[in-house]
Amino acid sequence: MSQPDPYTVSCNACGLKDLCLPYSLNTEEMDIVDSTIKRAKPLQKNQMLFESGAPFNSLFAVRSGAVKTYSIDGKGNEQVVGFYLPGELIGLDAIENKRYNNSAKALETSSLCEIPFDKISELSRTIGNLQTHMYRLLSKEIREDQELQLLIGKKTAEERISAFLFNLSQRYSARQLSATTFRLPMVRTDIANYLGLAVETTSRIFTRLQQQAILKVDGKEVEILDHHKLCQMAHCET
Amino acid sequence: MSQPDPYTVSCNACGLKDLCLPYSLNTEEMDIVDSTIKRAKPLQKNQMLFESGAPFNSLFAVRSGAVKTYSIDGKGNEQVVGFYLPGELIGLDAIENKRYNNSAKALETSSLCEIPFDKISELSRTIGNLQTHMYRLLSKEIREDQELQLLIGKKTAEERISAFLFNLSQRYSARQLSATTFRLPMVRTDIANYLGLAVETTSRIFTRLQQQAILKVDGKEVEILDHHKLCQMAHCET
DNA sequence: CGATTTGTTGATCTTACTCAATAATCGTGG
DNA sequence: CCACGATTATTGAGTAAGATCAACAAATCG
Repeated sequence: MSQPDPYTVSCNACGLKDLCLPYSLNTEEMDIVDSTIKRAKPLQKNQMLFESGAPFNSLFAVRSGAVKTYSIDGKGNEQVVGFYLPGELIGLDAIENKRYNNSAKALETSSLCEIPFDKISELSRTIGNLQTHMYRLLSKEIREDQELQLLIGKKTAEERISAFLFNLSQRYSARQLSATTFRLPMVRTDIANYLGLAVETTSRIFTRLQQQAILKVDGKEVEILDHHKLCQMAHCET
Repeated sequence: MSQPDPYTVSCNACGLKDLCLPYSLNTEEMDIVDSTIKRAKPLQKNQMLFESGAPFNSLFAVRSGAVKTYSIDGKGNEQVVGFYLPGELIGLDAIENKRYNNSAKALETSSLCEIPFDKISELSRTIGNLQTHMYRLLSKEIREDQELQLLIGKKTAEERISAFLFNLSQRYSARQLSATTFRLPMVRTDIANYLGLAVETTSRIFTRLQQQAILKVDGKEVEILDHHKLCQMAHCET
């Protein structure tokens, strides 16, 4: 027993394990943090979690379901900024502003934990590991956002879709869910929007990836038939 | 005297003021932090600050000059990730990994402050304001990265260049430099790369913006003739 | 001063967008 | 459960924005 798997460490309250990264909080520390987290807040499909511009008080951890964040541009167009799956943390971009910069909406029935930022901030003064933990979470988000920048700025439509699916697969698998078979929680429009593509392009590429026997797609159900080829398509380094 | 201007607060050591955001550290706290910051490290043009994959120990604040960060993709292409001007902080994406994810290179003769992350992290346990400060800096980076994602994913070449120049203008002006006349520290190729465009497109748009009397460009010297129009071009909300 | 890098402009080509039509799926109420 | 309308997905045809290729000009550097 060297390092415990951070995702299988049990926890008393909702979503705490969701905040874990390797080498993180110990059980005692988790208990303390646990007590500050407000329990699961269930959201129906299409219900708002918060609206852009609203005062920021809490981060939210997804326990189940899925959430998208988006903003509305000058011309009234929706711009999808991110998708959040179980175990992921929403609202890290709002700490500086003290306002949410985007709106957040449930893509399906979802349950969430509300984590009052003041309290986490306060606690992280005494629990050094928690502070380290928060720094890492924020840093990770920055790294991932930068990776997405490159994806959107430099890659073809095919590479973007492939990388997107590959990324989803990894995120599900990190939470002990199937890496090969899953249900897309978002509609095609959202995927296209997120990746800077037209819906039609997205649809065509789904079709093409199926023809190449890389995927099997049935509506929102996706099965990755050839992980290796998908990865090649995405030109990911792994 | 309500709130002191965070950028004009004097400080003993290099670059500390560069880390400031509104409502930040007081003088005493700054002195403490100051003492942990390693003094200016001068870099010649094209000198590396760090290489991608190197162990992360320090953040760097730009005191003067300019730095770009970039990675090299599978095909050996450079991918520009960010530009850092005086007062900006490099390396926030490396905290989680404990390795730099990108390489950083001076675009011109630059001086930097090295800020050992361990020490800042340690100090931020006792100086609550410093912790808050760090959270904000990280959060701000996330917000800005997300804005860039939208810029690159959803906007035309013209909008991207306009927004880029507008953004540079704002960053210079925030540091008491001219918002209308400045020298681009990076070559066209870097701008194009950063914005997900071809150099030729970038060049053509610089020309177009000049024809429309929005800019005056002479090599790297830029003069913004019509801030308002530039902003319209960028379709920025302000 | 010549060599190399960087910047500009033109012509052509390609990827992905737009528009349009149709099909499938979802959601709601009977 | 089915029928209905509304939303979402797919496919095709034509177009446009921006990439690529190529040539040359200007700036930078040793």
